Amino acid sequence: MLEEIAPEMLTEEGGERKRELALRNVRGNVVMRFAPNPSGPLHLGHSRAAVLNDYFVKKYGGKFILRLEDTDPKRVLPEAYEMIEEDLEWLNIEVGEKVIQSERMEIYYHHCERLIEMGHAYVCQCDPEEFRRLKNQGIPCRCRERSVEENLELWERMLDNSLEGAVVRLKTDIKHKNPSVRDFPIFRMEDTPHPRTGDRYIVYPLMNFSVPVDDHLLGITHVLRGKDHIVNTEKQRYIFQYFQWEMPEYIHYGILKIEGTVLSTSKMYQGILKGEYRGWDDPRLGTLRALRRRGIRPEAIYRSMLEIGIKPADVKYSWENLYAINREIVDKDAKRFFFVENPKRLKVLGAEPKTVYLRMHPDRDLGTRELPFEGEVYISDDLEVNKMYRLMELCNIVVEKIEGDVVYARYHSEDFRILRRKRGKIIHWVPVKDAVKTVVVDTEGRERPGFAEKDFRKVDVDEIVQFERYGFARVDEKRENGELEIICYFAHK
RNA sequence: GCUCCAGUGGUGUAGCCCGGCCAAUCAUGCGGGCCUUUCGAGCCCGCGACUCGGGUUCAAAUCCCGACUGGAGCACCA
Repeated sequence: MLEEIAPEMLTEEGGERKRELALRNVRGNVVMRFAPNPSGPLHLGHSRAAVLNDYFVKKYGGKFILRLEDTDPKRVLPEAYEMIEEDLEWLNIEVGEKVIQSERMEIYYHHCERLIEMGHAYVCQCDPEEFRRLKNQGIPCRCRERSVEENLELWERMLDNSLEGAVVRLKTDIKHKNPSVRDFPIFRMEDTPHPRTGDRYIVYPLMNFSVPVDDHLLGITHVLRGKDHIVNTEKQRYIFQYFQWEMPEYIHYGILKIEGTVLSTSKMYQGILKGEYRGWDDPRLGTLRALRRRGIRPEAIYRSMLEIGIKPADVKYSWENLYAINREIVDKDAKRFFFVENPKRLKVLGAEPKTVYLRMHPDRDLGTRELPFEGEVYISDDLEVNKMYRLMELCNIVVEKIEGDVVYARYHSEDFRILRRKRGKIIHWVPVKDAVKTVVVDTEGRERPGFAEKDFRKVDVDEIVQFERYGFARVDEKRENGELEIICYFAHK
């Protein structure tokens, strides 16, 4: 692995040490491909390959090819083609060329014929179980002995659909130490209609055939793939050898896991079908659209993936790392608002009405907001009787009594230093009058209802805000049916 | 079970190929302090790691062997 990449180079730039990911064997421009199976939208796991490909293409100059690998009609979700392109665009990845494998069937057929003609492939009609039994003992099946002419004839019959359950196998090494490499299949018959080509084809290439053929034909120079493909690379090497093609650099990175999150398209899809998740952008999922909805910026994902890099060891990534990067990106533009969850009413006795004006951002000029105080506010903290608190930016109060969901307090003083001396807590608050009904959907998909201050109604959908002392959230929807209700998705603290 | 890959603080990452400059980098996290009327940002201080055991060597995180641990693959999926 390490001979294929130079994952780290220390360069002196402006006196600063700078780490840089690098590829080996770069001669001029690079051509790289991102090759997902269109069975769903992109998730964090995909973003690693996508980002790294994009990074190297931009670093060295070259082309990013999006190749949709849809040669298994059973594993194609029609909407996924478009979702994948949207996701890449959101990540700010420029697709230089798009290739859809189901449109290239004739190319695969042609190359298969050539292999048969060269005597490197044969049609096998053995029962799969029977073949496996022989293969595991390193014994070739009878089909392997067939002549080129016979094989070509049987191949034609496969294409005509007048043969049942036949496959084309590549002649490799029937005693190869890895049994799965021994005469592995390269074409199979499948009568499930394809979402794009319908029933036009019945014979489909397997990835270990279509991948090397396309990698060569598209002029790919470097391939980044998960290490679950190591054996496939070994298999595909035979194809390159038989055609006498130069092999691109194949680089295998470790498996990415992120704590507590399923990164499996099929599992997510099952959960959606079962109604467990509300869709591909359910906040519990690791899809890019779920993260987008929660206010995770694409730059944060990009930087995360670059930080993780391409080392062959597995990675158990922590959300905290991603959140920290996102917080840094989002903080400077996030307007501040007060939001109280599980609201309680607080009646302040003896206080004069007063309007306070607060900044939308503590360090930058993003405008001001006003909170008119008239004696009654919502709060979310559990207060204790006889203790002093400060309504942030307003005044100090002392709690007198608590009756159910209503707290009664008395005005104490103005100066926050008094509060400091008494070691009281500062709490945030929302005037009851004109409070905006707000729901924050947390990362577990739970709805947390509450109220936000009145100026929150001015936010735009898609804005990322910070609810002070609560966390960052993205404004998802403004519902207006009689009363305004704003739905937000929680990002992180 | 077999084949292959990998193991640096809680997490990610640098260093490993070309042994000494590594009593190990940076970030995040955590603890404390300053600042701030946010549990955000900023600043300061601190905590915390070379899986283990052998070997080679004057010298090993770096090379070799073994163990252990983790992962991947062992499909007519990608």
